[in-house]
Order: sequence, then C-alpha cells, then structure tokens
Amino acid sequence: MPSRFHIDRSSPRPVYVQLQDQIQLLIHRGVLSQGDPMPTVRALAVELGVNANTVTRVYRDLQAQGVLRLERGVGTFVDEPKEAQTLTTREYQSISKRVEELVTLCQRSGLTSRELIQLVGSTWKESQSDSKGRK
Amino acid sequence: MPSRFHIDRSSPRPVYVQLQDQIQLLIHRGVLSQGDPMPTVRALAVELGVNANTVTRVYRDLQAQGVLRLERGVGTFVDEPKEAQTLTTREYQSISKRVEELVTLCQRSGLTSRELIQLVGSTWKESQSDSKGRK
Amino acid sequence: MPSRFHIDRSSPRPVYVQLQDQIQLLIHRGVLSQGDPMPTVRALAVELGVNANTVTRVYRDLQAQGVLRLERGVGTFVDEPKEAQTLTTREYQSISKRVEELVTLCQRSGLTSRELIQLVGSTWKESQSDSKGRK
Amino acid sequence: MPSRFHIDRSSPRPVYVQLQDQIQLLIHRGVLSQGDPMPTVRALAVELGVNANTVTRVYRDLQAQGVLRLERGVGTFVDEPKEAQTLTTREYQSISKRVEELVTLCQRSGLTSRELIQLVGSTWKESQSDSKGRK
DNA sequence: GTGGTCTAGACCACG
DNA sequence: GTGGTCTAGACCACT
Repeated sequence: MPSRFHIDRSSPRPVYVQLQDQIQLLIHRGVLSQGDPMPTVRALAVELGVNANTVTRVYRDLQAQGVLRLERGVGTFVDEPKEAQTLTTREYQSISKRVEELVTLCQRSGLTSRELIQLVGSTWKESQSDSKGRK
Repeated sequence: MPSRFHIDRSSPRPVYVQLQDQIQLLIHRGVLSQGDPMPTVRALAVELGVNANTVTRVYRDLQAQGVLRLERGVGTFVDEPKEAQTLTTREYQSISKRVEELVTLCQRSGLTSRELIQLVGSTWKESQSDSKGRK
Repeated sequence: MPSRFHIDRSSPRPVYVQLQDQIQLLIHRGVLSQGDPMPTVRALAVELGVNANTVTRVYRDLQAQGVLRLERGVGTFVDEPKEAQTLTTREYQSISKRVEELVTLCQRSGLTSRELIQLVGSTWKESQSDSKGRK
Repeated sequence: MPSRFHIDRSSPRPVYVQLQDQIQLLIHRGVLSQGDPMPTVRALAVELGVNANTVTRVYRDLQAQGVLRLERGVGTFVDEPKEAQTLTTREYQSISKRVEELVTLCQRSGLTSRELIQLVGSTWKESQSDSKGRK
C-alpha cells in the first residue's frame, strides 16, 4: 500500500502547509476519523523525507486546532468531533472528479498549476465576499 | 472599474508568487497582450499595498522568463510572443465556470480553500506523472 | 589563503553582477564543481562586505539558471551537471596568461581598465555578429 | 561609412559608461585628436538610438575631465593635450589583435563575455595592487 | 543557524 | 518620473 501522504518539494507551498492540508482533507473525507492513530512523528518524517521537527510542528498546530490529540508516550490520534464537517463519499467523489476534469482542461490549455491555483484562490475569495455582500 | 490585481495577505502563498501568477494568467487569458503597458512599479506597489521592491522582483523574474520587457526610464511592457499559448475566450469561460462551481461545492461541503488547493496540486502532479508513466 | 571572492566597489559593474560572474567562472574553471558547498549567504555577505540580500539575489538567480541548488535550512550547493562546459586546466592557464599580458600591455599604454573592458565587449559582440553573418 | 560608435543595449554596462569609454578609447588610439569636432548631441543621440540627455551627460562628464571642450553655440571638440597618452598605431594593433585572439579562445571554451570581463577586471586590479606592493 | 520573504528608505541611471 | 541597485533590519520556514 502506497502512502496516503506525499510532498511536492518543487511546489512553492511550504512542506508543513502541504502536510497540514492533506491531513485535514483526509479527515474531512472520512478516511481518517475520530480516534484513528496517526503515524508516529519519526515514521511520517522518514516516509516523507522531511525533518522530524516539521512533522512535530504540523501535529502541534493541528492539536491546537483540536484536530489531533497528542498523548505523551502513546501516540497521536484523530480528534475531530464535528461529524457535520465530514464529506460523504458521494460528495468527495463529485469534488474529486471535477478537480480531475479541471486539471485536464487546464493542462490542455497550457495553463500552469500555479495559475490554476491562483484562479481557485481568487475565485474562493470573491465567492466569500459575495456571500457577505448578500447579507 | 476595480483593479485587475489583488493580493491575499492571509494566504500562505508569498505575495510575489501570487502577483506573478496573476500576471501570467492575465496574459494567457489575453487580457494583457504583446506591447501592453504594465502599471509602473510604484503605482502597482501602492495599489496592492506592498513594497515597491516586491513588485520589482516580480517584474524582474517575469522579464527573465521573457514575459515582460523592462525599459529604464520608460516603463514596463508585455513581451509575450507565444500567441499559441493564449486561451480562447471560450476556453477561459469554461475553466472559469468550472472553478466557480467547484468552489461553491467545496464551500457547501465545509472544505477550506487550502484543502481544495492541496487537492488541486496533488491531482495536477498525479496527472503529470501519469502522462510520463504512459510514455 | 585569501578569499576566492572579491568585489570592486569602484567598478561601474553592479555588485551582484560581479559576484554572479565570479561564481560562474569558478565553476567553469572547475574550482567549484557539482555538489560543492557554497559559503552561507550570511558568511559570504560578511566576507564581501555586502548586504545579505545581495548575496541572496545572486544565489537565487543562479538557482534559476540551474547553476546552484538552495536547500532551506541546509545550505547552498553547486549544481552544474554540464561537465562539458568545464575548462581544462590548460585552457584556463592559456586564457589567464593572455589576460595578464594584455592587462600589462594596456597599463603600459595608458589605457584604463574601463577602456579595455569596452574593447573586449565590442570585440566579443562583433565576433558574434560575424559568426551569424557567415551562416 | 559606418558609425564609429555603437551601444550594446543587452549589456549590463550602462549606456553612458559604454559611450564614455568608447570616446576615451578613440582619443587614446589617436582616431580622435586635439581640436577634432565631436558629433552634435542630437546627431549622436539619434545615431545611437539613445536619449539626448544621456549624450549630454557624457559630454559634460568628459568636459569635467578635460577630455572634451564644449563651446556654446559652436559645438563640442576634443581637448586632450596629453600627447604622451596617445597610443601608437602599432601599440593599438597589438592590443587589438590580442583581444581578438582572447575573445575567440574564450568563445571556443564556452565562457561568456561577462566571465571574461570579470576576469579582466580582477586581473587588472591585482596587477595594480602588485605594483603598489612592490613600491 | 540555514535560506526566504518583505519592508522602508536611500541613491543611481535614464528619459 | 521610470526602472535598478543596495542597505538595514524584521520575521518566517525549516534542519
């Protein structure tokens, strides 16, 4: 079984951001859920080829957000009580399928991943301010 | 008419990366094309609320890539001869529409923009390695 | 052993250009080769009496050209795979000897270093356009 | 007859430095000598495709150095009394020939013009400090 | 302690 | 007034 985590060293997104967001996404997808054990800091660091401190930091930040629970001498566990925020399999498949189509479309059009990400970010932000505006 | 450029200071993406990608995207969309004048370094810096050096760096990097042309004492101009890389209006509208739908879907599902961007990045990378693998 | 790097503050050539060309030359001479560690940004800045940002810019530009490899938290390394572009000791000694003779000759004749450099630049450019013309 | 002056816009050497050094060199070579008329500021500006202010500045700087003489309403003339600093035709031909050989050699070896210029500059400076050291 | 980003501000080169 | 270089110094990301 291949790892569920992967880091893109060539991305301008910092390693710790990538890792943190991946864990969040796996939890939202329901792949990781309440009480599941996370890999040890060292194991994950070796697996990703990053420094152990980087993993430690991610775990610490996620703990501060109430997403993970660190138990000294035992391990790290998923600690996300908000069931409402978990995507259904159907939702995730829909999102995932759309992302794949979008990526293919952009690659055929000669856009870079960075341009797409920029567009996604802008659109997200606009969508938010639109919602606020409608209040 | 609002500015065509905007920076999200809360994003983990560095300011200069955001700006660079926006300019690239505007050129690919054909909004900016060969010979068009860019805002002056200082004007854009004020408009975005960033330091002039940051804009200078972006312009300089894009010049190194052959995307912009900087003329001392005159100004900065678009210098992108690759007509083939310009998206048609139809292509851009298609991409843009899909991005909007995707963003709405994710927001309803409780995903964060960072999780979506993470997903886009991973999907893009997999798509690339798939293509290579098929060779 | 004196430093391999030195900046001439009285030259009209910008500091970062001087440094960049020196590093390139040391690599072409084979003095620096694949995998060799470069001085840290801060150390080199102190050594040359310039600001750390200036060194950063040089390292960054050379990374963009594939000449150096910057590793965050680790250091900076030579990353020049083009073995073919390395001068032999014999070639370098020949060039170096001719330059010394030329400099001596010009100094005896009352030329300034700027005039010599101007002459070298013009000659180089003419030589190039001659080659193109012959095509 | 082609112009005796030429500017390389792609060089990192500022336009005014290139022009100033060329004029100096032509005087040292004896191509221009005491009392010879220089082109008018406007004519030279048009010929080189640079701004008239740039030429004006070069003429002004060279006047300050006693190299040129500006006569209002009349024109600009060479004003270099130091006969001793004029190269003989033989000296110039020797230098010129050596520069050509050197340039050819470097081009064959894969050096850039900037690397050669860097080497010339360093060698010149070392040669000077050697002379001082011997005092 | 490594490189990375950004700021504020000075002065230069050029039109 | 345009872009270009450089400085000093702050804070961040990562080992």
